[in-house]
Amino acid sequence: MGRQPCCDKLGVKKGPWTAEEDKKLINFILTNGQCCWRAVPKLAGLRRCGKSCRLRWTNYLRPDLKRGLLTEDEEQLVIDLHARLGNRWSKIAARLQGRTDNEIKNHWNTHIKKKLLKMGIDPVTHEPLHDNHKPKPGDELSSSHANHHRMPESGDNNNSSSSPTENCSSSTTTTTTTNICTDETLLNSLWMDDDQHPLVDVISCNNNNNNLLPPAMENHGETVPSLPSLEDDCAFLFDCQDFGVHDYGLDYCFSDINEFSTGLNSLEMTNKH
DNA sequence: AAACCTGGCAACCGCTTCGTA
DNA sequence: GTACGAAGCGGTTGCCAGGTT
Repeated sequence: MGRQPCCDKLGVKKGPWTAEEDKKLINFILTNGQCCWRAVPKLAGLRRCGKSCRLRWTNYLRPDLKRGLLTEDEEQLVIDLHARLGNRWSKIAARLQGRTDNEIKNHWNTHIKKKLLKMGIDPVTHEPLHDNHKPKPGDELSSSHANHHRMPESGDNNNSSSSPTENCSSSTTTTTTTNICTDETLLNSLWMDDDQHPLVDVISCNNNNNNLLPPAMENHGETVPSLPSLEDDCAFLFDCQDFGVHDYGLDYCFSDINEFSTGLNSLEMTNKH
């Protein structure tokens, strides 16, 4: 049965999102919540495919996203989870607060994979590499761009001359940090209304590693072992309370505002201890 | 200074899964 | 049980910034 295109290809814009488009999408989601993604572009006045809107929101605009490199702990957790789950990035992401599947997937391919190879561990099987996995010209670590993009799965390259800790992430930290600042500035402006009032205090939420959206808006409420405490999970509630959820259009997050208040009260009680 | 190379990330594509009529 | 549409997911690509020659 022929597959329907996800959207009308004609007149649908592709490529990088503009600040204007981001703003429209944010405003729409804040006002209406995440409903039928297919209808979002039309209703939000965007010439984008619904899929594209969903990706942009979940991977970039969501206020509960952490930014910047994964911490050592997060990286270790990703490795552990990958050993158990394989390339099921969404499942892995569900267990890391504020991280997206795309982000984890990219980080895996660009950092962790190489790190494991340098440590002599096959990133696919998580088993030690054999001797016949010696570096060859054109293999990943001698890498060309093309090789990087083809992502060889054979697990070549057991370069024991490098220490395990000597990895590529160090060289990128500075630029990434710079990008974060730029992104946060950009996002800060995006999360302002037309009168430059904050729609949501995104930056403080991120800096505190807190979440703004309730768990229900995140990863389908999967149970999350070995995760941040309830307090961490729900810290966004205090921010919402501080700024007033209604004021910022976040009341859509909660099916029952009384439930929200109750949750807040109980959290406050917990917090006082 | 310019050309080329490399690495990283945002975004797209297409397949799979889920929900519903 | 089946067909279909919508959303989710993972793989892949393209662009761009920074580094190197």
